[in-house]
Amino acid sequence: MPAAPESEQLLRSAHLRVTRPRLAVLDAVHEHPHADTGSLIADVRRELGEVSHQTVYNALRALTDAGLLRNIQPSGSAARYESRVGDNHHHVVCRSCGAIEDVDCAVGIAPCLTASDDHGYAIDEAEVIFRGLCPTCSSASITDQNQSPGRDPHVR
Amino acid sequence: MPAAPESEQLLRSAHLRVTRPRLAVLDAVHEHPHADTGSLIADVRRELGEVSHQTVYNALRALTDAGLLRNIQPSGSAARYESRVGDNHHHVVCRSCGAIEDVDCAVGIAPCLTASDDHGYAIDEAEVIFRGLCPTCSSASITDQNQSPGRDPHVR
DNA sequence: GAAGAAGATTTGATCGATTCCAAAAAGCTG
DNA sequence: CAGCTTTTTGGAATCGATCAAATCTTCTTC
Repeated sequence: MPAAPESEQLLRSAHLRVTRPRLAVLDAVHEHPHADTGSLIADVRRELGEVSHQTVYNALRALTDAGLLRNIQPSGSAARYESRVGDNHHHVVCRSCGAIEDVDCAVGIAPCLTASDDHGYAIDEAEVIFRGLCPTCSSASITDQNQSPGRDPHVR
Repeated sequence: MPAAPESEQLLRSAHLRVTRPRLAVLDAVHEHPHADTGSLIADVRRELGEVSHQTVYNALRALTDAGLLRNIQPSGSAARYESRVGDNHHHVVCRSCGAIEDVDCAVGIAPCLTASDDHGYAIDEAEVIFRGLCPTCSSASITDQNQSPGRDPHVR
């Protein structure tokens, strides 16, 4: 009697062995999209008790390679993962707190994938990252005049 | 009698003190666009003799903050820098060897900067990264059938 | 449902990129 | 050229991620 039949099925259909750490990692990413590796490790341990960080790294790698997760690496942050895969969506990243939100492609799928000059590259993916201030940081920087701007504040 | 009057002028107009390391860093990035920090350190040392890595990091930070350089961070690679700034261009990155080329925005400036749903963010920049295989790696992977795919080969 | 082989997890070391720090040196202003 | 500020040095420390060997699980097969 498996706790999360769906996750288990996902693993099996990807020809991956079903293990407790992998199930926990999969669930953690589903529950906290865009979470970084550190907090995912914490989530998994909260769920299962002590689990080595190596195991979480291994699981993230395996799940990503299998196409079950997607890896994103905003500048200046540890690797982050999300479970929305294969749907051509992009991200907004807050310059101040590092928060991330999903954004659907502005102009449909095709235009985003077309480079003006591909330099002979066989391009198979286009990633778009929007940067700016999230609502919270935005209002904070108006209110709080004497804060130091931009140098990663309340990131966790 | 300055060696590179232009670079010196650039620094002065950005209200930065003119030092030999900074001039060398500026020149190195101009000569090798998209170079990573490691090779820039090597370039600077080739030019000036021993220079601490910290100095190069400081210079890159200062020049980037001043808007004289732009920082890009492809996943899985050290930070890279380029001197084309303020002209809204993007990049193609080779999945295999990590090579980077500039790409002008496919659909003009405005569409690229427009997110379908901005989630309340005050967006000020949109970055596009195209991924695929460069001509060299592309033909190599056709010829060389038994190569292991994707796990960063001849990166340096 | 037990045994064996392939694959996962643990443990602990190691690495590469980057940052922190205090002291010494160099650039700029008057 | 004197003095103040900013940079550079050199070394240690941090952080995220990877490597490697030994041990333990899962899946397969009988």
